[in-house]
Parts: sequence; structure tokens; C-alpha cells
Amino acid sequence: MVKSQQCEKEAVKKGPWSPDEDHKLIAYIQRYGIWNWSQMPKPAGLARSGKSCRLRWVNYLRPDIKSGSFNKEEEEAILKLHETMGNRWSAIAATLPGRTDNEIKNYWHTHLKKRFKATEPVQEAQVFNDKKKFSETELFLLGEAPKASKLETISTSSSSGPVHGDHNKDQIAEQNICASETFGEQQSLWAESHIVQDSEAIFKDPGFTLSNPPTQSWLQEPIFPSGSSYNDASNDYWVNLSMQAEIDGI
DNA sequence: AACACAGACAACCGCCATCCC
DNA sequence: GGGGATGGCGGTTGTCTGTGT
Repeated sequence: MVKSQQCEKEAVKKGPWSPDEDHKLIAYIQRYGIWNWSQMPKPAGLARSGKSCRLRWVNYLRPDIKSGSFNKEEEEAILKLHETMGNRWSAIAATLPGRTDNEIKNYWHTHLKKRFKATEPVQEAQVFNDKKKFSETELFLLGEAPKASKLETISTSSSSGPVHGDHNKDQIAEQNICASETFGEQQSLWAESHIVQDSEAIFKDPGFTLSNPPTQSWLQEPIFPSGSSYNDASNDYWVNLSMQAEIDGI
């Protein structure tokens, strides 16, 4: 395992993700699911660290992402939750379906921090920043989702605009995002309807090999509401993403 | 038109908790 | 029980974009 980390350090690409990389990651996850972040990049044809892939997926590529700016209700919720929970962004994100901790954190620092400071000069961080002070019950009452099991039961608390910020961002906007506590029952169609729409080329790549049979955790437990218009919208998202990649000359 | 600056946001880093052998 | 691997989280930094001069 040390070996894999060492290998990871060799020629690991950093910086902004290209549409091609996004496409590869999406196609790979569509096809094989999330089985091991640290070992996925290679078979997926990506020169990225597992962490980077995970972050990209969780924060931007997942289809269950609410795009667009925060509305008033969300703003208020963030302010209120921050007041009680401090900088526990993941916990806050868990209560805002379709938003990620990173997005909330950024939004806080760029928009809400000043406002908070103006209204609540003292409270911040004094009481709640120490997460260990919360009991399970307190966390539950605060609405924090139970921690996902290790094998990537994808929580739906994610994220904002996919793929380089702009393109396709609207494709999945304004969708009815499921709440984290119910996502288990909402899954199904996504996996079927989205598997390998445009990933053939990627998997024909000579460098592509599948080193381990995937557990297909999220394919087995699809993460999207089957009964909503969501599937069509996210379907479009993948299609458009593929098209965009082609347009970009990939 | 060119440059400087500030704001917004994407991505990385380091630490910690949990899992697995 | 111990140690390594992995994933998740929060803080921070880097880059991009818009605006003003």
C-alpha cells in the first residue's frame, strides 16, 4: 500500500481539472462505481491523486448537485447552523441538500462572514468549534446525517456547479435533490440509465485496465431519486458533458 | 487598451478518525 | 493490539474573473 502512495506521487497532476479529466472520471465511476479512490485514477486514465479525484467528484461532478447561488433560506440556514455548530462545514452541508461543505465554506468566507461578524461578534467558535463536544443525540437533533459507511455510500450533501464552473452548470440546476437521510430509497434509475453513455472510447484506451473488480457500491445503491425528473436532467448532463469534451477537441 | 486590485471559487494540504490486515 | 491504508474534514492557498482607474 505504501507502494501505491509512492506511485501516486510520481507525476501526479495538479491544478484545475480539464473537461477531459472530468469526463474520464465520470465515465469510470458510471461504469465501475467508486471502489477505492486511491487506486481508481490509474485505471480511469487519470494522472491525479485519489484525493483529488474524490474531491472533484464529491464537490463538482456528482449529479446530485445543486447549482446556482445560495437563496435566502439557505443563507439563513447557514448562518443559524454556523451559530450552533461553528465551522463544521460537513455537518452544515448535510442539512442543505445539494450543497457541499466546500461550497458552504467558500460562501461563508466570501459572503456571510462579515455579516456574521456584524451581528454575532462573540459567539463564533467559542462553544461549538470543538466537535467532540457534541453527543450523537445532539448531532442528530441538529440534523446532521449519520456518517456514511466507508465504501462510499454517496451522501447527497454535495455540491455546486460541475465541470469547470460554467459549462453544463445549468443542466442539473434546480432539481429536486433528495435529502441525505432518505437517499437510500431514492436510488435506482440513475445507474441503469446513465451507465456508459459515452465512455466507450475511454475504456478502449490502451492504458486502461481494470485492476480490481469493483464493488459497484453506488451502482448497487444508486443515489438518485428514480421517480423524479432528475434522471432526465442528469442524463442530459452527462450527454452534454461528453459533447463538451468533444467540442474541446478531446 | 492596459494595468492593478479585489472578490469569488476551485483545489490542495495536513491532520485525524476509521478500517482492515 | 499495532501499524499501515484510506477516506473525510477544515484551513489555506492559488487561480480566475470582473471592475475600476
